[in-house]
Amino acid sequence: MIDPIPESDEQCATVHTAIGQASCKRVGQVLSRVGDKWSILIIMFLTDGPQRFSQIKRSVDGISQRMLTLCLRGLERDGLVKRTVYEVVPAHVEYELTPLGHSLTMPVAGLGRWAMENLDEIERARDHFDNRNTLSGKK
Amino acid sequence: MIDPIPESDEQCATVHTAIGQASCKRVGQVLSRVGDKWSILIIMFLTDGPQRFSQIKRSVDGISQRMLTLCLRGLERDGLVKRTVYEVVPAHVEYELTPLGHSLTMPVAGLGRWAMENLDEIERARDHFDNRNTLSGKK
DNA sequence: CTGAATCCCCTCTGATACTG
DNA sequence: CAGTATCAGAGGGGATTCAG
Repeated sequence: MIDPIPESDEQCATVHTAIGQASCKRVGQVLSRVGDKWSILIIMFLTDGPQRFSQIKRSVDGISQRMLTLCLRGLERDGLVKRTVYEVVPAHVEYELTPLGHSLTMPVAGLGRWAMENLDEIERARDHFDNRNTLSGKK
Repeated sequence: MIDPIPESDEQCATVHTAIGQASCKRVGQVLSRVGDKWSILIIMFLTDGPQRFSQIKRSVDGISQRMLTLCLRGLERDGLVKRTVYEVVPAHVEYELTPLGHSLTMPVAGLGRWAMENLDEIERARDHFDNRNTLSGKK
């Protein structure tokens, strides 16, 4: 998962705001990781400390073991999570955030705060938008 | 696009870190919006001020008019973008960020900064991970 | 307990063509 | 110029099954 996105950065040159400059396609890669259905949830749970596979599975309600495996692999690949295998009879694997992974929780928390603060307004906007459309006769 | 995610918030109770509390499923909705392939790019370009449909299309390299329409609709629905139609012969439509939309650029910029600062480390981690796997004989 | 492998559905996304 | 409609391909993601 999380494919290459091997595109040019030409459009960076067309943007002239500070944050625009800082964005472009590269940031898209990070946002894909952060924006996917489970990664953030997993990272959040791992801030509590190392967790076993099944613990995470139980914590993140609704995730399938397939997706959990895939997400953890992706996170591990990006160096955000460290995987430790204990060679014992009933397999035992622990996952924990790397320093890089921990550093990500800061900006993400900022986004989380924004989300919490503005969720109501967003939902009101959605209701308003949806009502307007259904009333205007769209099937 | 951007579906309901009508799930319970039970798991919130199982988390005990501050940022963990603030997250959970709700934040997932925002992250889905932020994390999708084009929304952020569009928002970034709109920080420069109101833009016409075709301007955005030209700026965001590679986006299809279909996706642009869909994304703008989604952003409008969430109250992040305002759509203004000028009733003239060659249709003229402008899009601009709402105050809510502008406020989102702050936390997003934080994430963008993190991405820029850590992209090298992430790519190194990926190379390392990929090499390790190909060498260990995986087909 | 972990997690790889398969099957399958369904959404996202792009290409193309068509209206106002 | 702005937007919709349709079709087809790619990929995300769940359920289930098998293996170490």
